[in-house]
Amino acid sequence: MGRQAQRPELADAKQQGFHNIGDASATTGVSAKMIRHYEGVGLIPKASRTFAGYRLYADADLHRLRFIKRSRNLGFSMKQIETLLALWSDQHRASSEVKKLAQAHAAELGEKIREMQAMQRTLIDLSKHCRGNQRPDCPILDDLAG
Amino acid sequence: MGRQAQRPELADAKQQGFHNIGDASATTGVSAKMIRHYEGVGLIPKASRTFAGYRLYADADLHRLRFIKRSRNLGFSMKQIETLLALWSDQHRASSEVKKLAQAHAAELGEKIREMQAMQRTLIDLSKHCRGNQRPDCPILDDLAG
DNA sequence: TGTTGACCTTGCCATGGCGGCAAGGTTTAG
DNA sequence: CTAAACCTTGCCGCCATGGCAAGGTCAACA
Repeated sequence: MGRQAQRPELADAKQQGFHNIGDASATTGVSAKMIRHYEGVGLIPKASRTFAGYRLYADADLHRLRFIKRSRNLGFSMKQIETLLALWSDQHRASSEVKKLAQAHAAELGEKIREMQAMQRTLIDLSKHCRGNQRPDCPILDDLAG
Repeated sequence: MGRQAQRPELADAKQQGFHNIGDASATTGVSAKMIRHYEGVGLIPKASRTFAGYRLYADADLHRLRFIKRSRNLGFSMKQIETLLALWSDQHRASSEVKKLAQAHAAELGEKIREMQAMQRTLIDLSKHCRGNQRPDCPILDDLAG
C-alpha cells in the first residue's frame, strides 16, 4: 500500500489529475468518438497514454475540448475552429482577426438563414393555397411539376 | 440516305424526341452525375439505352427531373422527394398528405432557422463587445474559453 | 481467485448530396 | 482519319458524426 502496485497506471494517473476519455467526454460534452477524431485531424494534440494504451487528458486538454465544443455550438466549421484555436493560444494575436472571423461566420449564417427563409416562405405560401382534404387536386404538386 | 445508316441509334432516338443525358442535364438543371445517381437510388426509373449504352430520356423523364430539381430547391430531402413523387403519380392521393409533408418540412426549416439565428445573435453580440483592434484581449475568445 | 460488466482500443462502414477524376468506348464535325 | 466532345462505369473526397465489431483492460464483487 505504501508502495505503488506494479502497474496500476490508470488509477495513478487519475490521482494525478488526469482523466480517461470517458471522463473527458462526460465533462466536456464531446463524444469519445469525436475526441479521437479531433486528435486524428490535429485539432487537439496527441493524448498521452497509460501503459495499456488508454488516452489520458489533463485539465488543459479538457479546456481545449470545451473550447471546441462551444465553437461547434456556434456553428463554426472545423477549419474555422482550427484558426480560432491558433488565435486563442497566440498571445500576440490581434482581436481584429477573431472579430473578423466571427463576423464572417455570422454573415455565412445570415446567408443560409435567408435561403432557408425563402424556401419556408414558398412552402407556407403553397400550403395556404392547398385545401388539404381528401381530394387529389393540389397546388403544391402543381407548382413542383412546373 | 433514304435508308437508315447501319446503327446511328443516338441520332435516331433524338429524332424520335429522346434526349441524351447531356441534353437532359442542360434542360433540367440537374447534373448528369446526379441524374445517374437518382437512377441508382430509384428516384427515377432506369433509363432506356442506345445500342452503345447511352441513356435516353423522354419528355416525361425530363418532367420528373424538373420536379425533383424544384423539390430540391425547396430543401426537400431525397426521402421526402420520393414520397412527393409517389403522391404526384398517385391519382387517388389526398392533397392533405402533400400539405402535411410541406408543412412538416416548413417546420423543420423553421427549427433550423431558429437555431442558426440563435448562433448568429450570439456571434453578433460577442462581436459587439470586441474592440477588433491590434490588441490581443478578446471577449469572443474569452467566451469560447468559458 | 475468477468472473462479470463496464470501460478502452483500432478500424471500417454509413450518412447526404453532391463533385472530381480516371480509363475507356462512341459520336460527330472537320 | 483525326480530334474534340460526348458518354460509360467506378472509385475517392467532402463534413462531422454515429455505429458496429473484435479485441484488450480494469474495477468490483463473490
